[in-house]
Formats: sequence, structure tokens, C-alpha cells
Amino acid sequence: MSGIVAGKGLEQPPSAGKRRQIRPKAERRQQLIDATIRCIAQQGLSAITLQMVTREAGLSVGIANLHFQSKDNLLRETLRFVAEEYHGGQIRIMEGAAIANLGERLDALLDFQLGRGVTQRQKMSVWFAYYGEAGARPVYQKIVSTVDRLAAQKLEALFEAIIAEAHYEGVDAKELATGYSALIDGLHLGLLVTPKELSKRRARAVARDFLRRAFPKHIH
Amino acid sequence: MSGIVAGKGLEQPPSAGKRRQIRPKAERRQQLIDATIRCIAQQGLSAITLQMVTREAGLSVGIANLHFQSKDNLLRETLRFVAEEYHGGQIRIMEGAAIANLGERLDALLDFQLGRGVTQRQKMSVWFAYYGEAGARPVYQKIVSTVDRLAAQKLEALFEAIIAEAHYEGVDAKELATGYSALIDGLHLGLLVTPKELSKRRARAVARDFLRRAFPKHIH
DNA sequence: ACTCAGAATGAATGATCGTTCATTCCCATG
DNA sequence: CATGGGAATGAACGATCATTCATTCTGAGT
Repeated sequence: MSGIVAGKGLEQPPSAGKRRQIRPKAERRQQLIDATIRCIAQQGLSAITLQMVTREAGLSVGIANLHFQSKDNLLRETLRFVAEEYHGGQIRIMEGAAIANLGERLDALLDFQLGRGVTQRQKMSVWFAYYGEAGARPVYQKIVSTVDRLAAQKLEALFEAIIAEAHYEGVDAKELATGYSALIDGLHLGLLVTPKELSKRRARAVARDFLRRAFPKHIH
Repeated sequence: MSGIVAGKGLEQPPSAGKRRQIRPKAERRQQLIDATIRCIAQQGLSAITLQMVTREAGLSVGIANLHFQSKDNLLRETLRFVAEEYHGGQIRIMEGAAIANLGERLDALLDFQLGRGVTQRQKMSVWFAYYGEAGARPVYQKIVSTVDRLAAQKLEALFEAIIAEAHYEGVDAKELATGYSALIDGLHLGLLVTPKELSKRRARAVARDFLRRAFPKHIH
């Protein structure tokens, strides 16, 4: 209920009469995607309904099919948006020139992956909701794979640079990158499913520990 | 289609006429749970229907409510079964007296967690399908938490024993156990969503690497 | 001020779902 | 062999869903 009010608040002055507004297509699409994300987080992917999403967005039922042709397509586009948001954030940190020091860049990456923005219950719910359906829906696999592969390559390159810089021996960048990515995913899962057992603080400590053991000269 | 045939084959001689059979309650329940697992793996948790499950089991629609009262309850019991199967398997290895050597016990655990039985696409699909809904359904969180907590404690105890045995220094058993569990979960996720990027062989190598870096005297 | 392309609406439709329950039929028991 | 308890069935029901489309309404362009 409060979610609905919040949804309206994002697009209209508080009073928000019934008056219909005409807005550009791109804006309505984003509005619907945002509402979809909130609904998935609150109700789950299997319980989601177009009536639910459009009400959350403060719009009518028909508009979903007007801008997305079908419910399936709306869900696909929502996944695409979420995937881009997460992986894009990582890539921007890894290839950005803002941070020259490799150790600091690694720190920034960890801060992003386990920071406030990403570890919101809302975000993680959506993320794993799609993962959960990926086994039965190749489309979801494909969408995630595409961005995931790019992020994995960037991470691998960063690890290689770090290894070269400090002449670490007996460490394989690729294997380490796979392990680190898996560790972060697993920590997100823990934060979502067993929040009582795993605090965000501890999750960060665990991830830091992994990096410290691999790159002791870079992480203190 | 082939799934349906296989389902029938499991309960009836190949010819399998239409003749109705009366079986004990426990057997029917397990039969329905097995069918539910197959359906979730094939169609996903959000697409599952009772008609689908009962057809897969070679039974009539009404029988699901007869033995499980409701669809929701059938799904809950299925999760309970899967959770017990996975975590129970781990616990049996960790507290079993069959393997005295701690290093070998660790190896056996890894073999189980990333072995043929667990990493079947079917099993992992079901597992993450429920994880995906956990954000919106506290019941699922509770079911998983219960068994998960016990397994985590056993793992921690095993790590502590290993640390004590070889006098490893500067390692926290609890933190390491959290990291290892998260790593395994993340690897399962990778095997499910991006199987092209992550082979089972590589997943095992990555997990082994984690353990080797932590317990070099125990893992070679 | 006027106009109209097209954005937005929401009642209606048909399909499908979970659940019920009157009925059928098996099989252990005597 | 006869029988009753209860396991199993599946047609029927009401609820809910995605999707459609005739209609309404808006606001930029003239």
C-alpha cells in the first residue's frame, strides 16, 4: 500500500488528481520498469501481475501492453535494465581512469558490490528472482550472460594488472576472478536469504579477506 | 513429453494401463514431490501448475490437494525436502566418522558439493527457484535458514579442527566458513546461469584453490 | 484559438488457474 | 466371497489473469 503511494509520489505532485498526463514513450517505459522492480521485490516474480505493476506506477492496465507489447517482454526489459545497472556499475569502476592506484580500484569495486546501493533488499530480490527462473528460461540466461561475460573479462584484466605489478606468483588471474565473482554472488545470496546470520559488515570482511589472501601487498 | 513418460515409468510396469492404484500416503507424497521437482526444473517456479505436476506424476488433479491440502503447501514441502537432501548430505559427511583424516573429509565435502549429484541442472534449478522467491516469501527464508544454520555450524567446527590440527595462524574459522559457503553457492549459480563460461571442472578447481590458500597443509 | 495525432484508459473477453466434492473403485479384512 | 473404509478421480465452479480495442482526452503545432 505504501509502495503505491510512493510510486505516485515519484511522478506527480502530492495532490495528484485523476487527470491523465501524456508523457514521452521513454519516460513511461522507465516508469513501468521501476514499478516492476518494486513489485518483484515485494511480491516475487511468480506472483507478479500487470494490474499490480500498473497500479504501482499509477497508470492504467492497458499501458503496459502499449509500451511493452506483452508482460513477458516487460519482464525481459526489466531484467535487461537491472543487469545493465549492476554490471555497468562494475565496469565503470574497473575501466574508469578516475582511480589510478590498483589497490584502491579494487577497494572501490568491493565497496560498490557490497555497498548500500547494491545490497538493498529490493535490488537483490529482483536479481535472484530472475536467476531463479534462468534454469527454465534460456532468454534470461542469455541476457545475463551477455553483460556478465564483459564484466568477467574486465575483472580478469584488473587482476592480471595487479599480479604483474607486484609479481605475485602461483596465482591464476582467471581462476581468481571466477572465484571472486562467485564469492560476491554467494554473499549477496546470504544477505538475501539468511540476513540474520550474515550482516553486511561481515560480508565485506569476508570478501576483503579473500582479496587480502590473494593480493596481500594491495589489500591491508 | 518425455518427462511424463519417465514419470509414469517410475511407478508402473512399462505397459501401465489406466487402472487406478491405491498406495500408502507417504509414497504418494514423495511421488508428488519428485514430480514437482522435475516440473520446477523444466518450467520454472512461476509457471508451475497443479495440472502440470499431477500429469507428470501420472495422477489426477485432485490428489495434490488430497495429500497436501493446497498448492502452496506442496511447494513448501518440496522445498523442505530439497533443503534436507542438500544440507543433510553435507552434514552426514562432516559429522560422519567414516573419514578420520580432516583433509580427506574436506575433500569429500567438496566432492559432494560440486559433484554429479548436486550440480545436476535439475537440482540447481529447483534450489535457485526457491532462493529467487525467498525475498518475497518469509516462509521460504525460514525453511532454508533452519537447515542452513546447522550446516554452517558443522562447517565451522570442521574448520576449527583443521586450524587447531596444523596451527594455522591469522585465520578465523567462522569467517572462512562463511566465505567458503558463499563461494560454493556462487559457483552453483555460475554453473546454472552461465554454464558456457564455467565448467564443473573449473568450478572444482576454483573451490579447491580457495581451500588450498586457507589450509595449504591439508589440500594439495 | 483550434485541431488532430496519438497517448492513455478501463470494461470486456477468453483462457487458465486452484480448489471442491460427488462419485468411482480398489483392496485389506472378516 | 462379500464388504466397508478410504484412496483416487475429474467435471464443475468461481476467481484471476493477460490481452484487446473502442473510446476519451491531451497538448504540441499551427
